[in-house]
Amino acid sequence: MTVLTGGKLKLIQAALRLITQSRSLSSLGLRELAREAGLNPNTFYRHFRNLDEFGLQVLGYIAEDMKAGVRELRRMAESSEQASHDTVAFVYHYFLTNPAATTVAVRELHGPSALLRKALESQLEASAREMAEDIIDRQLVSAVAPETIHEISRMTIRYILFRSMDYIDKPGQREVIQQETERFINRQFRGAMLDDMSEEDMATLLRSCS
Amino acid sequence: MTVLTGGKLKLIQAALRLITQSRSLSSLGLRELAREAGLNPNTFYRHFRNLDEFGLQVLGYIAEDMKAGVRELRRMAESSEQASHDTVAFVYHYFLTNPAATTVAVRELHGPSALLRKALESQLEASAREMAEDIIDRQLVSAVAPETIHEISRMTIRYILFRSMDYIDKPGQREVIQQETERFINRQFRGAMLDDMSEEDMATLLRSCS
DNA sequence: TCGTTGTGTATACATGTGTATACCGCCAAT
DNA sequence: ATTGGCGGTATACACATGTATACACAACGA
Repeated sequence: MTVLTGGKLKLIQAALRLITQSRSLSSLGLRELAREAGLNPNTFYRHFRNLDEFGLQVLGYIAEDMKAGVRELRRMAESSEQASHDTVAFVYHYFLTNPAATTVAVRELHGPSALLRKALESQLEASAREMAEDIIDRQLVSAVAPETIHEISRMTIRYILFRSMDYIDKPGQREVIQQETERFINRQFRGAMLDDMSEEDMATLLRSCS
Repeated sequence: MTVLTGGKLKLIQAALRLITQSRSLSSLGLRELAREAGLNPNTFYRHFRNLDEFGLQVLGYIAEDMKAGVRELRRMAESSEQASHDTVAFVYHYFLTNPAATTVAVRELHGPSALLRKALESQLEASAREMAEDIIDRQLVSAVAPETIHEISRMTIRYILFRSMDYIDKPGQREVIQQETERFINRQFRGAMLDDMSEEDMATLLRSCS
């Protein structure tokens, strides 16, 4: 009956398929996986010790994809305003073409498994650091302290990740989500430029502007 | 064997207990619930048609709690700066004392059940609207357009909700999380005040500030 | 007083689950 | 040419799950 090989890959892809059809990684069953992959239940044990290990490997598989995406992303952005626009567009486009990976990331980031949560968090942390360093290196917002840039990067990464769920399954709102995201980022950085202003300073500033 | 009554409540509370011990609402089993509640599995059917209906009722139960919290919250805040500080402190404190409700909200907001997602989203939307109208009524940030205030409120509600998970189970970071949240809000609103400024305006503004 | 209704229980069944043991063919290295 | 491991399968077992049917008892209105 042996037709093709690569059972391990088949199982992982089966998981991604099931997850997009609204399931959660940690709730997948061994037999369910095998069924979806068209394999015998016990084949699972040839590749993974148990379901926890499987979850981690799926996460690893996804992390590879994401890292590739982030690396591509680094080859963009010129002016500050344009940078945020193009970057946001690119990121959402990426999420759109990797719905399974996106879904599992969002689900498990706050999911029941502490192991997966931790793994995902450090993955996000790494992405945020990369983003922040990129911004600093290119001096896109030189008026903001590096530590602050890191902080905002962390917030932004999370914000985009969550919004990407809506972006994926609400096609009618994609335009709006993208614009909101851009506003989010711009406000965050511009607000940060005024971090050490007092209330009164703000008031006088506003008066002078209008 | 009949000792006490209130089986329905017992089941719901059992669910909340299980969820805090790192499970997800949609992954709870009927027998598991009954076991935790100290009841016979079939008692479940006396109160709920199936697990989906159960999930919705749990959500309703939680929503009551949350609404009460929000209403209390409306009785606070004077000056803009103080308002954000006290409000943030209050909200996190609330989440801390209702960890089960918080956890289920975060988990299911991006969880596998479309039904629960929708229910939670409209719940959050309502809270965000309330927050925005409060800000507008009290003229806390009169320099920002109402529509923008609504937008920022939505973002903030979500931001706080997600951070509350870390707030709950990382006691050492509570101080930091609270401060970051305040910065988030302030930057968002202050950034919004500069929404219609061009890049060049920003540059000249910064020069005049320093 | 009887019947009804609401709440909880006991038993039972089909199905699904994780896992153990054993078997089989393929490929590569000795 | 034989051997051994690797990837895949088949069968089996103990247990958990959702659900159906039937029973028990208490409260209550007629």
